[in-house]
Amino acid sequence: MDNWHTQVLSQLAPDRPVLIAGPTASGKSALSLAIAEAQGGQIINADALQIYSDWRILTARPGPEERERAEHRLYGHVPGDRAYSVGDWLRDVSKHLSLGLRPIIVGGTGLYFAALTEGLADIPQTPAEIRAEAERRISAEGAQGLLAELDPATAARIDGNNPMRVQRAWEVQATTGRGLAGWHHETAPPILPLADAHAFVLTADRDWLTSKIASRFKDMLAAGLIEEARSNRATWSPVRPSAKAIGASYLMAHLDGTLTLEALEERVVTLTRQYAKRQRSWFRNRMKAWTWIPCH
RNA sequence: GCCCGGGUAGCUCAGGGGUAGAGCAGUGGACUGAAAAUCCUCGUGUCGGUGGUUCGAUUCCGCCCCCGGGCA
Repeated sequence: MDNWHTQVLSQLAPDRPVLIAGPTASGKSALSLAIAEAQGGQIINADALQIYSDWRILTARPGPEERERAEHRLYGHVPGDRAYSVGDWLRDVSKHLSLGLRPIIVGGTGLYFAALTEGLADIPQTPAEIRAEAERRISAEGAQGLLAELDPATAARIDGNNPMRVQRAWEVQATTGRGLAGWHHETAPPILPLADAHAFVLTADRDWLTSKIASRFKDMLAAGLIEEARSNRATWSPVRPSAKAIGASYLMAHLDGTLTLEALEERVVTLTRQYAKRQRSWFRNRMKAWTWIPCH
């Protein structure tokens, strides 16, 4: 066990929920295992891609050895072709919270933690027809047309340059007849208020993390990443929800022979680094009240 | 040795007599149901070196150096 693990452990009340956020490759999983083994509890995933059943190696999901050392929840429990959202995750988490086993919630998806500790508006799901219409209109006229139809409060709240945001806001309005801003205004209290948990953000020196990311990719290759890609090839589609896993599309290009292994590696490491930067940006902005600890 | 093409931002390159600009990389930021997603911001670098022409050269000319390719 790393030395800093022991320091974290010594601060913990054994029955109190633990939240662990941190950039990719910062060693969150190892810490959660150390806590579970020392004090018990169930490890619950808060990563938007580790929930999918395919791409186990690529998403750095805990393997059989880790899963034997502690209870793991919400890892690989969703088929790769099924859409899954924060709302789905929150509902899944709440089931496990009610079980009573001390939760150790770990992951890199800031939005999930925000929903958990700050609440999520209870908005009905968008029907497929409405989503299809939104997509059709965006490809025909761009997002500007949809933006113009939003209520002023919502239009002021969202980023009009961001087609995804505009589409989401429009879809909510179209399906519920009510603006997204209104819904957000009535957000219910959180399932797990921050004050009720130990909340940690792992921080890493940038260069340290970069080399960690690079060496982890090598480990993935050694663990059979190419084989994993090969077995996912038959069901592969870029629009499949799990296809968002960083590197998945490049792995397919490599199998197609249009990308060398070297280029694949460079691409994946770069994309992962960029992802870590976005994570840092979220954490700095949204997790100011959390406890920040260096992970090395 | 000769001929041709290059040497411009970390990388790939565009430009062109009034000291320069894109893509990528990098940085900072936003983000309440696609979030490993999506979106926004930020570009001074001896324009290879050195002489010359010019009011003014990175841009034109000479010489030198380096990298490709070709011919010997």
